[in-house]
Amino acid sequence: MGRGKELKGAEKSKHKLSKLRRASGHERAVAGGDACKASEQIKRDPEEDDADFVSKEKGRKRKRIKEEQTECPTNSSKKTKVKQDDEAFQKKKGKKKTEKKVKKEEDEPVQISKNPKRTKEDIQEAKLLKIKKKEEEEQNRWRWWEEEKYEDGVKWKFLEHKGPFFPPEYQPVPDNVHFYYEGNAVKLSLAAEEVALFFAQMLDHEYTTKDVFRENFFKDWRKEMTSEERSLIKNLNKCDFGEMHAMHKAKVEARKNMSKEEKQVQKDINQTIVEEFGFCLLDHHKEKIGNFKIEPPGLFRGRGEHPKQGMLKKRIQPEDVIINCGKESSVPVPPAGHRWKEVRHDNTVTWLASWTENIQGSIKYIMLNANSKLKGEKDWEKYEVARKLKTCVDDIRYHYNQDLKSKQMSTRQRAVALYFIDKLALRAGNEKEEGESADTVGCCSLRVEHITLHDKLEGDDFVVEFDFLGKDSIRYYNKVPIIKKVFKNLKLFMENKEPGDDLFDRLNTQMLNKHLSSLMAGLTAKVFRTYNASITLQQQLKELTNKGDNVAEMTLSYNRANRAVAILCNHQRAPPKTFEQSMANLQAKIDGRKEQLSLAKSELKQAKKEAKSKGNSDPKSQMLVERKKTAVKRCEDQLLRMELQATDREENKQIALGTSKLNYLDPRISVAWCKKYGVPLDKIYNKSQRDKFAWAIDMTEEDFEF
DNA sequence: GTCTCGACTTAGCACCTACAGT
DNA sequence: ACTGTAGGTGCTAAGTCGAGAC
Repeated sequence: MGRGKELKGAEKSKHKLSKLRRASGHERAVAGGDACKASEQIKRDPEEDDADFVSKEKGRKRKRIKEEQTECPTNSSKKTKVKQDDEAFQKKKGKKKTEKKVKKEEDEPVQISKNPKRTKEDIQEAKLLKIKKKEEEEQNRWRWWEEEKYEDGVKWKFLEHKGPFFPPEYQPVPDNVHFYYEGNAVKLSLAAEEVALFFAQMLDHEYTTKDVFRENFFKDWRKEMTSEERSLIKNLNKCDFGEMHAMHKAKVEARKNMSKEEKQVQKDINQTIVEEFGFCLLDHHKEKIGNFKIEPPGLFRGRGEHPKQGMLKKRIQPEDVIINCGKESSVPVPPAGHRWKEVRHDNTVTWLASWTENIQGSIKYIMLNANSKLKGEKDWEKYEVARKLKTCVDDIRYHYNQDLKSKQMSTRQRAVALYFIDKLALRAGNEKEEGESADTVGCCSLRVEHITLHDKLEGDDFVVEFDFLGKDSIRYYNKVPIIKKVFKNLKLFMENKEPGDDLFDRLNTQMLNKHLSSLMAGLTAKVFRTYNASITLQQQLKELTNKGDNVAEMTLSYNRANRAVAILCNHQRAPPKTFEQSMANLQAKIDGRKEQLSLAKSELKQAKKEAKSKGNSDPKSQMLVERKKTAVKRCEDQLLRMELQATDREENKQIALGTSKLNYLDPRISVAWCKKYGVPLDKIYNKSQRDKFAWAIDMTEEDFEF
C-alpha cells in the first residue's frame, strides 16, 4: 500500500509545498458552488434507506426481466438480435437511399442558380463530388455490427499496412542564424543545434520560464552536446537563442502568408501521405488509422506541475519500432537504410506498430481510428456493460450501504470509496510513482488533505468538501452533503493521520475492482462513470425536452443535458481566450437585432393602418402588410436563435462537452432522442462523430432505453 | 499477494479551416 | 470579398485495468 502512514517529514512538507504552488497557479476551478448545485440537481439518490430498497426492488426486478427480454447484450446472443434486425435493416436501407436522392435533387438547381460565375462552378463541382463521395462512403461502410464476433481474444484474421510515417529529418539552420553563448556566436553540432531549436521555438511559451522545465531541458541538452560544447556551455541563462527564435517565427509567418497555390500544393502532399500511410486493410476492409505518424522529437510538455517537463523527447528510428501485421500480409518496408526492431504477427492485439518512449518508458502505439470496427465493437461492449450495471446497481448500492457498518476496516473503506465513485463519478485512482508525474489523485488515492468535513455547511448537514487535482491536473472542487454513516466513517479514517496520508489506507484499485467483478461480470470502477453519465443524459433529456420546441430550442435542451453530464464528470476547459470579446460581440448583435425588430414592428403597424384606411381591399397594401409580417417574424426568429446561442455559450464557458459526448454517453440515447423529436442528427453529432457511432445510428429506434 | 508492464481508453489543448455575417 | 469565430481535427499525455512475473 503505497504511501500510507510511513510518510516521512520531508515527503509531507513536499505535499504541502506542492499544494501551495497549486493554490497560486491553478485558478481553473469549477465554478465551485454552481457545479456542486448542478451535480446535485441531476443526481439520483444512492442513499435510499434499506427498507426503501427492498420495497422498490420488486418493481425493479420486473422491469429488469423485461429489459433482458428485449435486449441481449454480449457476444453469444448478439447474432440472434442481428438476425431479427436484418429485415428492418433492409427496409431502412432502401428508404434511406430514396431520401438521399430527393435531397440531392433539391440541392443542385438552387445552388447552381445562386452561383453563376465560373470559379463558383468549380466550387460547385467540388461540392457535388463531395456528396458523391459521401454516398460511396456510406455504401462502402463495413457493417461489422451485423457480423458474428471472433472467438475470444482474436481481434483480426488479416492485417496489412504500410508501417508508420516518420517525421522529416532535421534541417540545420542556415549559416546566418547564430546561437550565442555569453555574447559570442557558437556553431553548434547538429544534434545540439536540433535540441537548442526545440527550446528556441518555445521561447514565447510560459513553459520556458519554469525552473523545472529549464533544468530538465538543460540537463538533456548537455547530453546531446559534444564534449567541447559541454565544457563551454554551462549556464542556460547565458544562452541567447534570439536569432533561432526569430527564424522560427519568420518561418511560421511565411507559412501563414503562403499563396493559395502553395497552400494547395502542401495540402496535396499531405493528402498523398494520408492515402499511403493513413489506411490499413483489416479482414478485407479498408480501415482508417488513428495516428499513423511517429511522434516527432521535441521537449516533453507534461500537464500541471510535471517533474519531467522540459526533458528531451528523442527522435524515434525504425530500429525502435515493432511492426504488427498479418502473417500472410506483405510486411511494411522500413525507410531506406533502416530496419524494424521486430516484426510480429499477434492477432490478439489491435495495434499496428509500437515503440517505447524515453520519458516515462511507456509504450506508444499506432492504432485504428475511432470509426473502425475494432474501436467501435469495444465501445458498444462498454455501453452494454454499463447497461448491465443498470440492472443490478440497486443491489450493489444496497450492499455497499450495508458495508458501511462492517467490522472490517478495509470493507468500510471500500464501501465509502464506492459511495463516492457512484455518487460523484470519481475515477478509480490508481497509485502513482512519486516524482514520475504530476501529483494528481483519484478516489482510492485521495489523501487526508484533499477533503474537509463540515458538520454543517450552508444549511446542509454532513458536508464533505473536496479539493484535489485529478487527471490532467484538473482541479476537482465540490461541496457535497453526504449521509451520516459515510460522514462518520470519514472521520474515523482521518483519525491520527497527517494531511499527506492516504485517506483509504486499507484500499487500492485492485482490491476494489476485484470486489466489483465478483458482483457483476465486467464491472470495474470506471463502469460507474459510464453508467451514471449515460443514465443522467437520458433522465435530463426526458426532463428538459418540450414537445413543441423548434430545432434550436431542442439543441439547447440537448446541450444542457450534455452539460449536466460534463459537470458530473468534471470535464473542464480553459475559457476560450476570446470569450469575453466574442460574448460582447454577440450581445451587440442581439441589441442591434432588437432595434431592428421594434422598427419592423412599427412598420407593420403602419402598414396595417394604411391597409385599413383603404378598406382592407387594396391588394397592394395587403401585400405590404404580409411582407412586413414576415419581416417581423424573421427578425423574431433570428433574435431568438441568437439569444439561445448566447445562453448556450455562457453556460458552456468552462465546460467541455466533447469528452462526455465521445466517451461516456451511449450514442443510442442521443440517436433515439433525435428520432423521437425529429431533430436532425447532425445538430448533435458532426461528421466524424457520426462515423464513430455508425453502429448506433444504424441499429437504434426511437424507443431505445438505456 | 504484490508489482510491473502492456494494451487500451479518456483527456484537454493548439492549430486549422470552413463558414456565417458584414 | 473579407474577416472573426466556432467547431473540427490532430496530437499526445494521462488515466484504467488485467495478466503475468516474481
